[in-house]
Amino acid sequence: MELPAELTQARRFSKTRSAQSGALLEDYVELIADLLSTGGEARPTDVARRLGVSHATAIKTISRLKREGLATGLPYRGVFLTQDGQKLAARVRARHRLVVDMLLALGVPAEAAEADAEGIEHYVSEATLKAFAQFLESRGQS
Amino acid sequence: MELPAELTQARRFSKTRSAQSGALLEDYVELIADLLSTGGEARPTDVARRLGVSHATAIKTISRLKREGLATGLPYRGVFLTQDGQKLAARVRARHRLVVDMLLALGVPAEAAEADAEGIEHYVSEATLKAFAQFLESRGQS
DNA sequence: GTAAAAGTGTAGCCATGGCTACAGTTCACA
DNA sequence: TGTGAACTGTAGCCATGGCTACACTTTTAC
Repeated sequence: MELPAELTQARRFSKTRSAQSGALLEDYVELIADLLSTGGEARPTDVARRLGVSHATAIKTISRLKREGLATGLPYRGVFLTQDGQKLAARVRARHRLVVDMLLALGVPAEAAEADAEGIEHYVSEATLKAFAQFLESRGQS
Repeated sequence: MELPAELTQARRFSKTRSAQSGALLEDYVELIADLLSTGGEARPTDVARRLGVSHATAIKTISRLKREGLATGLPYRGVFLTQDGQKLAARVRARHRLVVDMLLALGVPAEAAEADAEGIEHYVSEATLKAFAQFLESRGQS
């Protein structure tokens, strides 16, 4: 019974590790969608300011988004999301909302709920999301 | 109202980012504590196998643990935890339990609860932990 | 219409956390 | 008791995600 437990634990950790790289892209896509919907445009510098990184870092990550088919845009002309990018943004936003609402429903103070959700959201599986949704619904807080 | 919101969001992201480096050390400390308490010793190879990384990676991270005063041990003689390491391990273990119990109480399947907790636990603030504990207590599942 | 400010992009550096390859040490058992 | 297997440790590579410095474009404001 030793080896199997060892393997499932290793697999869990590996999965958590790979979730980490996706987390960054998700944050960027979520933020770009937000900027586009509120201000109509998303400039690298805005992204950088909102994420608290240098503009160079933001630009580098945005090119990665473009490489991976999530964003588009011409030089000096702002960033936009592709279809895939928009779909991802919608999913990420819904998940974020759900996590925040869940924490609030449990009595977590608003500020902590927002902050914690930022980290938590990237590691929540479909099964857990569903459980969250059911819990909120049973409370009439959906 | 634009700049302040921008800053608090940036601060949130920065905080989440710095939590990330701590997460790895926490995983190592938690696992080493587990190995020590069940098998009496913690060897780098065991740690590597359980985490699903190469032994070289495990050894490198364990030296970092030693540098940061969380672990000790002589070459070829296994790894042990310092007082600080043990305190951290206890805290991490309690937090892990709480997160898993919380997910289970919400109806998340056991396997998903364990897997998600692995990622979530590192981003849960004290305020949220308290809310979790209160919720479990109110359900009599603590 | 041009000069200064603001924004964009590139280059090159650093630390972290993976890896493989190789060398050295310990231990079990024949 | 000596040797091969298993374990430990070191070196050096890679990718990611930060950063600063510098060059270039666009916008703004006179």
